Amino acid sequence: MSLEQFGDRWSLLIVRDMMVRGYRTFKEFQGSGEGISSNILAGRLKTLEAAGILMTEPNETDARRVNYRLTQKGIDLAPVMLEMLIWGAKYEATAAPCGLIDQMEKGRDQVLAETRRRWRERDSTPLIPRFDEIPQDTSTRSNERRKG
Amino acid sequence: MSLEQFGDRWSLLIVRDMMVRGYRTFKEFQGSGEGISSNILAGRLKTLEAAGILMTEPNETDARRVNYRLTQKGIDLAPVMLEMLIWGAKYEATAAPCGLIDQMEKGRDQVLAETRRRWRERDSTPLIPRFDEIPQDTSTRSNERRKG
DNA sequence: CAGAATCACTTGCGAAATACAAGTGAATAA
DNA sequence: TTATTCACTTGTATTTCGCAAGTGATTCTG
Repeated sequence: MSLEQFGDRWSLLIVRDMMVRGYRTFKEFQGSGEGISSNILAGRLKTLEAAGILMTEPNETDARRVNYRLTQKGIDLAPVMLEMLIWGAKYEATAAPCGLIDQMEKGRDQVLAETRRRWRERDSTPLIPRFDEIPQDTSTRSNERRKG
Repeated sequence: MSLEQFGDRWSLLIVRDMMVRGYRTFKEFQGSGEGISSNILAGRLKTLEAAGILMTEPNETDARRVNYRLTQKGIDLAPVMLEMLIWGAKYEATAAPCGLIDQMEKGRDQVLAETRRRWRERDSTPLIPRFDEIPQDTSTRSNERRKG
């Protein structure tokens, strides 16, 4: 069943990075900071492709590159990811920036619509730039609570 | 971050079984049909407890038994689980029974409220009895679609 | 009350998955 | 034309996993 699909350390992370950070190439995943080794990454990308969650397409301007892209099945994981990000922001120390998480909880459907729009239009500007602590507009942050 | 917490084959499954199938004891997890070995199960339960997602309490009537119970942090994973079940029902062959999934998509908040109510009141009657195909009221089933 | 069964684990060990380092071949940049 | 980039492979050591069996405490059975 669906949970078994993601029963490894990297698959969910890859999907998340594609969805909210706009990653498309092998190299971007590698440099993602979480430190996945290249052989494992290659394997996971293959598995996820076989599962119909992502697909590859050649890069038009550079023949060395391969562009990875979520399928419909893949982008349909957006609600799952969103809820995970919200949960993570509530309970884990270094999660996504606070302002955006607040926005997610309030305007769930709107954030989802925006995520889907980006996917449709191949807009790969990240929804969330980084997941570590980010200095931003401090007036709107409300993430100092821990353990709900 | 939060995704790393669930970067293994069993943790999410354990949380799901506690949440929607009402499992509480070691033995129930073992007999769950998915076939987790007892040493791995013991390890995962310990890890999840250390992460504050579940807790143990002694069984009042039988001193051999230990009751596992989700914490607030654990039950807050309900929205994630719900979205996963919905996604799984849409794309995977043998997911939860169809009628309930339909209900989930339509009455998301209501299903969540019921899940939380059960947790609060220690009502461990399963929300979803089994995850394999279940013969039920065929007039309401709408799960013949695949790939959205 | 003695022996069998149940429960929640633990231990040992072979098999599989994983991480790390290095390398490969094609394409592009300098 | 040489160096570099990119998307991977290939080896190998380490870690994790799965299976079978065992342990100690508790409870059921005759």
